[in-house]
Amino acid sequence: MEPEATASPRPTLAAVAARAGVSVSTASLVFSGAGPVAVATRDRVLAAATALEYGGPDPTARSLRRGRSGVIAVITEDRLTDAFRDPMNLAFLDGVAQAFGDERTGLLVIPLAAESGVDLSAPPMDAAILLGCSLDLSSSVEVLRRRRIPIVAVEAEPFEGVLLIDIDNRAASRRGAQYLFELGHRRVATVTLALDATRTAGPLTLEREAAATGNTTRQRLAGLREVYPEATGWSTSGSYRADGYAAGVALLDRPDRPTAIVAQSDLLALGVLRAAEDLGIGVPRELSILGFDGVRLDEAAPHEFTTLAQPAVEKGEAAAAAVFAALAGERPEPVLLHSELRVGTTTSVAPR
Amino acid sequence: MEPEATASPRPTLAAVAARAGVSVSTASLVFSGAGPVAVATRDRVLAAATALEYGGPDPTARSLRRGRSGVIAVITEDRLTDAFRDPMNLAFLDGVAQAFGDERTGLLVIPLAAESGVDLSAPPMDAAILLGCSLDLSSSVEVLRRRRIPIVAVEAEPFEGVLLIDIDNRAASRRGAQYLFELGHRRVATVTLALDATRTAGPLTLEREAAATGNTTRQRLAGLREVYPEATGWSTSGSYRADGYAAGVALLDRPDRPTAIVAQSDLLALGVLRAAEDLGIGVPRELSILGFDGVRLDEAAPHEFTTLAQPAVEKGEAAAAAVFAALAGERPEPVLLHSELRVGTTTSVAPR
DNA sequence: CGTTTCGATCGAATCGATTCGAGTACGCTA
DNA sequence: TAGCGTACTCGAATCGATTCGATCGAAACG
Repeated sequence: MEPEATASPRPTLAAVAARAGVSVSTASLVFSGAGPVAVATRDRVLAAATALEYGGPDPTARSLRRGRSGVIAVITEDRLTDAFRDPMNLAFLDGVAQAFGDERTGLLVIPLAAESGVDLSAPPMDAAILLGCSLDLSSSVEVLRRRRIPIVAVEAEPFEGVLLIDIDNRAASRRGAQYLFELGHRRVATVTLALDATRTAGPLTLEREAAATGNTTRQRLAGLREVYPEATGWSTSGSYRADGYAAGVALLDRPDRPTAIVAQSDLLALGVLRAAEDLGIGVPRELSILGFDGVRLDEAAPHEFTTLAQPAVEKGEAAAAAVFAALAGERPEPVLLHSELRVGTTTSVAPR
Repeated sequence: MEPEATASPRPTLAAVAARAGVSVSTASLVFSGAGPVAVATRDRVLAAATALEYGGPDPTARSLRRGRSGVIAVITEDRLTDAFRDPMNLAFLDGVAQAFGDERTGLLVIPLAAESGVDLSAPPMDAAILLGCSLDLSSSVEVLRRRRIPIVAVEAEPFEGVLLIDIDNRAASRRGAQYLFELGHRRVATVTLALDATRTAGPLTLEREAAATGNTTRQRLAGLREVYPEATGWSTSGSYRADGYAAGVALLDRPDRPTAIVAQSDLLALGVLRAAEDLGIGVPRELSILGFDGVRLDEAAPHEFTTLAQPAVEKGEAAAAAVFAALAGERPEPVLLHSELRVGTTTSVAPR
């Protein structure tokens, strides 16, 4: 049996140091780069490391000593498929990853699906970013807070001890509604994102609206209500084209149909557009559609949605920046980003 | 100044034990659940923990002692936006997450973009899953191997020390091509995924094809070649509708256009379909389109692609199962999953 | 030539838990 | 009453590094 064939447990820094004939502390200096080490010594240590196939200092041990794991958690409320099907969330994540840049930081993705039984006290993390979390902020946050790690929440309700990265959802929604109003629309309906964790689709009632827990959904609804207090609506189970389609049919296939529909996402707007097409309703001549988010959907071609474009990547960068600031011991300020009304081809003056 | 207002560093198990008047080992037993503890003692410890706002044992310290971090890394070659825009990858991830189930395991997502300078030796992980990685397997794998952790690769080339979770890409592709052949098609072109990390789009030449490093791309191409050695083609920069559209135009807008196109993904197929529509080419009467993956794209309606459906979620589950087996000390076997030819409405007999 | 300074190296403490073997007290059986 | 098992608790070693302060020799300075 060859010596190389024996099951080799991970060699330790001590083993490398011994083989190189130096102390553990010196060997450590070679790998961490802190402190002066003679070139000859460094080479000997590295040679020993190569010989032993040493893979570098154990990340866990290093983390313990340094008090940093190099991991930032992104906590979503949905299953990954749902969370990442939304282009906004993906763009956000890329913003985060991009802001990490050279920092040696990993992204721990934790889907906090209801009843999934994940334990936020177990995984290693230096900070947490809550993405699209609404319902049980309190319990999750409590666990994280006890861990004494910085918590950043995106588009969530204000919560003590949680740094907010927010978008002007309400104001943007109002601006969009205002735009429709100025175009002469008086009969307006809305297609909302999920109202709560149950994600029940159906007509919007006062009770359901009042009981809504989804923060983004509520904010956008509130902005609309400032202009159209009486607007009817339909809530969906998620930001998908098919949900938008179903909502569109429900709202449009009736005599007293609205002249404009405010969809809470561009994907929903796309579904509404298709529903209108199938029902033979001309867009934007007979029906104006306002989207949300500012995803560029080439599937909508030849249309381009009038939409409220939000800086999703910046949102991610802001979140990452806040995390780093907090880890550096600073007290970062909450961030409020702004959406922009981008006028496309799906809105026009109201039909008489 | 209130005592609560003082900056409170994370309390340790020792602090809790001291306050409860027990030894550290006993306190540890309370939290880890191993070993018998008197009810009265347990309550005292928990009370002390609550009083100090102790958030449970430090994950890093626990990891060091236990030799497990509870983190599985998923390493992708692209930026996250690109990697997760592919529905197959998302489904895969969900399969992984689902297989984790109750195991207290987190998913560390590492985008290994070229030149991104991520260091695979730094982040904590118990095992690694390589997803859609092709080019520098060797260097990445070397780093991971030195860490003595199990490595699982999905749809990659065989590599020593790497457990393969594979799909019968080549055979499936051949089957699809065979199907087209039986329908009478003789002039066939293909739209491929990215050939290599440069992701250059353009006509498929012998040189480019020979130099291709993308494993999935190559396998699917090879299967096609077994039936249509002379097929022309166009390589894209990624699995997007727009790329498929561009390829479609390039291949179809010419007198000697093919009677069938094999797209290496359903999204590419969708682009080709749109291109055909815009060029006034009837599908499937004048042009048959074969997709790949088996994503159900309702945007294709009223069409449903003839496609090679692959079990993406199962792929994720298989990868997770392999990881757990390896961590349990077993020697898991490589897995080969099978695609299924699903006949839709985009293929028919070749035009005369 | 004595003293200071700096570079290189090392020993030992430390990070915060887990775990094993040992010790104690108590109740039960013979 | 001696012997023994059980239930509970504790001390100490350990996981694999980092880092502070001390040491030592050699070069630089006055």
